[in-house]
Amino acid sequence: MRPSRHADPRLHLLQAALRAFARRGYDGAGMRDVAHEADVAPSLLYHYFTGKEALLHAAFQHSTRLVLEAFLVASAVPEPRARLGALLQVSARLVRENVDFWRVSYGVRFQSSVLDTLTEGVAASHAAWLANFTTLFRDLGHPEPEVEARVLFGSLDGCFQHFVLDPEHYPLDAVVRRLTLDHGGTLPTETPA
Amino acid sequence: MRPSRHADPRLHLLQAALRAFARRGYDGAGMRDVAHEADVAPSLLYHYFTGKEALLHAAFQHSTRLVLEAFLVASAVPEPRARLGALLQVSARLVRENVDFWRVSYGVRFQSSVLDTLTEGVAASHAAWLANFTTLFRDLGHPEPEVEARVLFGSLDGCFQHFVLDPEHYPLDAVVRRLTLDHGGTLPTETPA
Amino acid sequence: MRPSRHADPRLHLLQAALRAFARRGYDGAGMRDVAHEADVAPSLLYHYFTGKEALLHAAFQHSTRLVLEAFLVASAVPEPRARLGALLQVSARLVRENVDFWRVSYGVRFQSSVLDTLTEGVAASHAAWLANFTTLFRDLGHPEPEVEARVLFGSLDGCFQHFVLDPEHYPLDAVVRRLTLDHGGTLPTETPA
Amino acid sequence: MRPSRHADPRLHLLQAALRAFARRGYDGAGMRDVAHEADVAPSLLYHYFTGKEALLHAAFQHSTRLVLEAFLVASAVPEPRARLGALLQVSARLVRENVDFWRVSYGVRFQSSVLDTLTEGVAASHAAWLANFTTLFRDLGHPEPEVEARVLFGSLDGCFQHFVLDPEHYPLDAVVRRLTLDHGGTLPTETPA
DNA sequence: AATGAATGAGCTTTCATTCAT
DNA sequence: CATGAATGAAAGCTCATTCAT
Repeated sequence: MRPSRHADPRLHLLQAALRAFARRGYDGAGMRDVAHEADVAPSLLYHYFTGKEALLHAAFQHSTRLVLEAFLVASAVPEPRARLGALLQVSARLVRENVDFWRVSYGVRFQSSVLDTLTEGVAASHAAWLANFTTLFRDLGHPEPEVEARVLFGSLDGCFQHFVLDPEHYPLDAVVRRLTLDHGGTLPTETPA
Repeated sequence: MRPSRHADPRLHLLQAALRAFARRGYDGAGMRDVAHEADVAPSLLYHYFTGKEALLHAAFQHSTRLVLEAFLVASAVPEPRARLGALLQVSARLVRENVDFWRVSYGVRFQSSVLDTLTEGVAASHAAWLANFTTLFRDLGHPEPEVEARVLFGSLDGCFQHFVLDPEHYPLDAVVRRLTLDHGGTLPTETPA
Repeated sequence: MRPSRHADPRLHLLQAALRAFARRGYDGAGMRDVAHEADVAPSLLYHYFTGKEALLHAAFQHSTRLVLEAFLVASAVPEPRARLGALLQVSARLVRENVDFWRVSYGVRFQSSVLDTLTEGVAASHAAWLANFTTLFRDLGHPEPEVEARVLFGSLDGCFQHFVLDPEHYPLDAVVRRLTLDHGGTLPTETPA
Repeated sequence: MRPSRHADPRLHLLQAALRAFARRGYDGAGMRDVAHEADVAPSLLYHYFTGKEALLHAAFQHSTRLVLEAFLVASAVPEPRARLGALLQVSARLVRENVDFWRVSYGVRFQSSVLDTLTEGVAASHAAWLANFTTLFRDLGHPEPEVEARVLFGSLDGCFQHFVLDPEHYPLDAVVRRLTLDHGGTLPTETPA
């Protein structure tokens, strides 16, 4: 009746790693912390992952996939104004549901030691956002679609970061609503439960 | 004619520390890196600072003072729309002139190990920005001055961060101009050289 | 057939620590010396002990227990003169069998940096000796039992110290015999093998 | 009117060193501590002494000379029983008046790192004591003069050490009186002021 | 006589990692 | 699958010491 301690041990470790990295930063958290967070011995981590960096990569890959999938849906909305609203709403949900991942993500941005290996993915993601928004603003007939895209991307990033720093008190919904309207989007109608 | 190796050794070390921390992150950069950056022996750092954390603190304090002084001027502009424009313009200049400090600042946000000791200053600074903007938007008769303040603060923070990540290519001026106008500010007239 | 390098690794390290501290003093001996003495890597010490001071504590605790147990037997002798003889004989045996511990103990007495944390145990031990002897001399009807106790305690301590400084040549048995008789004790009969 | 900070700067430093070494042990006290105790900059110490070890040597030499001079007087008493009394009385006075020196002396005994260079002096001193006492007990017709000498020397050393560990409370006079009588000496008559 | 700047060697300790079991 | 024993490298830091002034 106790075939193993966890249904999916690998996933369990990934989540623990995300929590540990979120709490103390990637450099600041040690394998010990991760192991402790997962309630296993440090050496077990090496059974599932090549090393610390591999752990980070795996955690990123896992979370990134979740994020991208959710985005594809929102990106598919045909009408530009509604699409903008949908994108922002989905983003907010993702951040709220993956605070740890977002924290790690933001923290790792400024540690080039590790970023080098992640650069591709992150840069690609950034570029995708920008391209997405640029297209959108061009569709809306905006005079400077690229600048506007940069502004919106930066704004989102900044506000999400502030949210992630204090999820309890930050008025994320109000802020996202405002951003949506400011940039010409339409608010998605409430999905009645 | 060479009374000491550097005119102000303490300042020299502080700047080196800022560079090193900016490049590899606070946790990622070792005292050795800092010392190497300053071209001195690591032990000399302990002649001027109690330890690594004290070094960070001192660097922060030094840079923070520079920043605050510059802000006081911009905050003094009486007319709200012009004040907003001035604040954003000054911010942009400060970021551009202190990229290292900003990088460290952003990187350290997510390393609670160290942030604990810095929290006071950072939190106070955040609060000051928010209060500043809130007042401003209230003066402008904005319906939700607090939300708008959060949005502007987040937007600035995010865009500055993007700039700091790639100072060579980021269109900082255009973005700041857009943000200024979007939030009801007026662009400061060019100071002719 | 070699389940681990040592049967009881912790004990092995404790003994090595005692040897190293005995040879160069607590401050003088580095963790490196201890590790070298135990023929392990320095980092292994931290697997078993929190740090250098904890190592000293553990070694003390281990040896102290051995000593106290042996004393309880001798203290139980009912007749005072025989008890005195037994106590001194046992003490001598303990010193001879734990020269390292005694050396460390004597050396550490004058390093208040470390003594602070050891004070309780040492002070208690001193007090116990004194109380023990005082009672004994009172039983023997000595006019100044407390002074006599101090004298005997000091004498023992001093002679043991001289022995420990040169175990090869010091006539410990003769000295202890003399001390026993001088203070009114009776020599224990030789235990025939 | 202020030709120099201290009448004899060298002596001032020696005393400071003795205090520092007495407080934290030779290994435990750093040149910084010594300098701080003397209220000078560490580098000044090197103006008067070659290094740390030289400082210890000089301090020892200085104190040793004081001690030896005092002993010569007591050793000159012709009658053996009175000589014993005089020696013990003088010893007690010396210990009381040079607690710091004695503490350092006792502490250094178990730090062979430094003892090597001091060995000669200390060993010679030990031998002198022993020879002194042996002669004395032979003069008194003692059956085992060498053992008795060892006992007395050890007793003195131990009791002095206990005194030095707690000068405030230790009944040094009573103990020395007892030791004098126990070993067949006569108490010196009080020197009326 | 006296100091502060500066250093190299070494200290205690932590970390990521390996391996036998 | 899971662990504890064990390690080499490097971290932050201290120390005795030198030197120009």
